[in-house]
This record gives sequence, structure tokens and C-alpha cells, in this order.
Amino acid sequence: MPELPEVEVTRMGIAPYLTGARIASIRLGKALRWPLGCDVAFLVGQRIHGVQRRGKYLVLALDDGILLIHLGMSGRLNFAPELGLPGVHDHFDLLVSASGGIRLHDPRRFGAVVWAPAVDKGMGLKLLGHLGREPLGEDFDALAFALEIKQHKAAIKQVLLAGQVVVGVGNIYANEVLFLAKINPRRSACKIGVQRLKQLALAIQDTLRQAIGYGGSTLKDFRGAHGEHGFFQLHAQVYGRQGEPCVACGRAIKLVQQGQRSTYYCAHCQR
DNA sequence: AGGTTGACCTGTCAGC
DNA sequence: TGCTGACAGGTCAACC
Repeated sequence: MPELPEVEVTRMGIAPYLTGARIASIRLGKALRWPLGCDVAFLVGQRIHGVQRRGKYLVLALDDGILLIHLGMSGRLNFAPELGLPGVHDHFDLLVSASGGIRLHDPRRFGAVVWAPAVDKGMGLKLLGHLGREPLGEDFDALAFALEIKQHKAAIKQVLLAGQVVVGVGNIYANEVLFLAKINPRRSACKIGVQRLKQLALAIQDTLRQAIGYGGSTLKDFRGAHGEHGFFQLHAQVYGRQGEPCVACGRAIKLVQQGQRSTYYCAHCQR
């Protein structure tokens, strides 16, 4: 599910309620992808100084260390003043008052909640250390992005999904940005021209910003911090549209498999 | 070293 | 109706 826009929508939804608050209690349900990495008692009482995002990770800055939250494939994070009883797929609650706080709902349990001493230590370094540049960061540079992309031999879509050059672009948005930049997803990254790759950089920024504006994409599981749907998927030009006409040329959108993921593209417009 | 594949876990849906 | 297999937004570890 959650790619950068969904995580950012979630961040914006929960940050006002968490920033400056103290952790009143924590409930752990079934195991997520990794263990928490510390005792629950160690976290209780700590103040949350901010809610940031790095790639698809939410980063809560605490008095001592950071709490990383990843939504995996099916996760969603809700804030409610009254959380109520947890359901079977509610695997983590972080309360900032007697009954209110955030709740992680994640049926597939590919998500994670992990404490680390700092971004650049322990699990923080392991999870965040190798991540590529932030596409919506102030220092994002299209030329530097293009030159780094060109150092990879794999198919351009695989390079985007790997997250080593740029973070936050998952399967939906990778399909969309390659369509906008008119690049065939199967083309080797190193064989694409610099100008075309700079267009790709702009397509990534435009698409992610637009998706955030739409509240993200809701295919199945994703909801914002207050349960609201995202609507970007209604504006997708290729994702999920196999056999339907290309919005640019009218020819049928194709569906192929790349690395066990679905790739949608227009063979005429994307070369 | 970089690229590729399997694994993790559960729900849903198409096909028989 | 019920079973089986394929597929789904991510990404790490283990292989070539």
C-alpha cells in the first residue's frame, strides 16, 4: 500500500496530536516484521518532539532515541480520542492520554514499529542508512538524480523501486511517473538520456505532490489518520488500466511482470 | 558489487 | 458452496 504520499498524508494527520505529547501507554498485539527493540516501559513517559518522514518510514523523535513506524503493504495508522477495543488486526497502540492515541491496523503484518537509539545507530542505521534521496526534499537535484540513475544497469522501474537512488516511489507511482516521462519501464537505466531522466525527476515530484493533495491512493486498505480514503487512484493514467485506452494515444495499456510486480505501460508512448 | 529471487503474512477474488 | 491458486501498496536476506 503505502508509498510516500500515503505515509505523508498519515504523518500530517497524526503529527498535530502527537507533537509535544507524552507517551501514556503502549499496547503490542501480534508480532510485526521486527521486534520493538526495547521495553515498553522504557518508552512510557517519554515526550514526542516531532513526527517526521524518511522515505516510507515515519520517524517519531523521542526524549531518548527515535520510534520508526512502517506501514508495510497493508498498514494504516489512525488517530482517535477514544481508541476502543482492538480488532484482530490492530497490532500496536500508542496512547498519549487515558484513551486516545494512534493505532496501527495491519492485516498482513509486513509493517513494523522499531525503537532505535538514533537515526545513525543500530536499527535506525540498518533501516534508514542506505535510503536514497528524498524526492520532495529541498535539496533534491534533478541532474544529480539523473546521473546516479545512469549508474545502474537494471530496468529503470526496478531501480526506482529499489529506493537506493530515490525513496518513496512504490509500484503505483513508479508506473505513473514512467508514463509521464515517456520511458519504457523495462529499459536499462544506464541507456536513458540525461534530459529524459531529468524529466523523470520532475514527473516524480509532480506526481507525488499531486497524490498527497488527493489524500494518497486507496486501493484496498489505506486510510488517512481519521479513516478517510485517498483518491489518487481515480486519476491514475496507467496503473490498473490494462487493456484500456492510453489517455495520450488511445492504444491499449499493456500489463507485464517485472520482478514479481505488475507493470502497466503504453508500448507506443513509452520507449 | 550489483542484480535477481524467495520469503514474510493475510485477505480477496477468479476459476473450477 | 467450497476448495485452490494467483495476486496485492514493501523490502530484507540470500543467492548468482
